[in-house]
Amino acid sequence: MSNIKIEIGQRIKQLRLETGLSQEKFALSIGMDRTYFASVENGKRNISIVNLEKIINGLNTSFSNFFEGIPFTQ
Amino acid sequence: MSNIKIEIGQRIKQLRLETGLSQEKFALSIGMDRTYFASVENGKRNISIVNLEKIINGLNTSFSNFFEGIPFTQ
DNA sequence: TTGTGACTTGTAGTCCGTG
DNA sequence: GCACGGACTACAAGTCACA
Repeated sequence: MSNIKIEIGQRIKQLRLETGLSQEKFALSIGMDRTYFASVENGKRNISIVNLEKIINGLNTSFSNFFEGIPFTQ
Repeated sequence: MSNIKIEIGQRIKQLRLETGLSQEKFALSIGMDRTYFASVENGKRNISIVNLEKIINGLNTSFSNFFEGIPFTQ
């Protein structure tokens, strides 16, 4: 049984790695706390839609594309 | 300039109307408070991903399809 | 049937550190 | 560079009376 928080965290990590940025540098670039961002990436947090939007924008992608990359959410 | 909370609320309403259910009946069917659901539909709440998942599941759709219906998020 | 203001409680989110 | 913890503050979750 899948967990949306973990799925989202993994997808974020996947896309962040593609940018070549560290958690810290990426978090800083979107004005987010590095420890909070790390806990989201590790599936520990129930993120709000406004903050998820911030991350998705920072990853230069769209909500559609972001979720298309998560098999479970199809 | 778009507002993700409002866009999401409108998309939820659009899909809920297709089910033919009232706010109250739909909210009840997914175990959510009627007034809370109403405030989400009206774009007043910064909903978390777990609650959004509950709604999306109740609407018998997927995250991908849900966001594909929001032009702004493409 | 739906919208909203007001409220309490739990947790999201911040900031300081550590190995 | 990352995972994790303690101690905070801000805000989402959840509920209600009333319109």
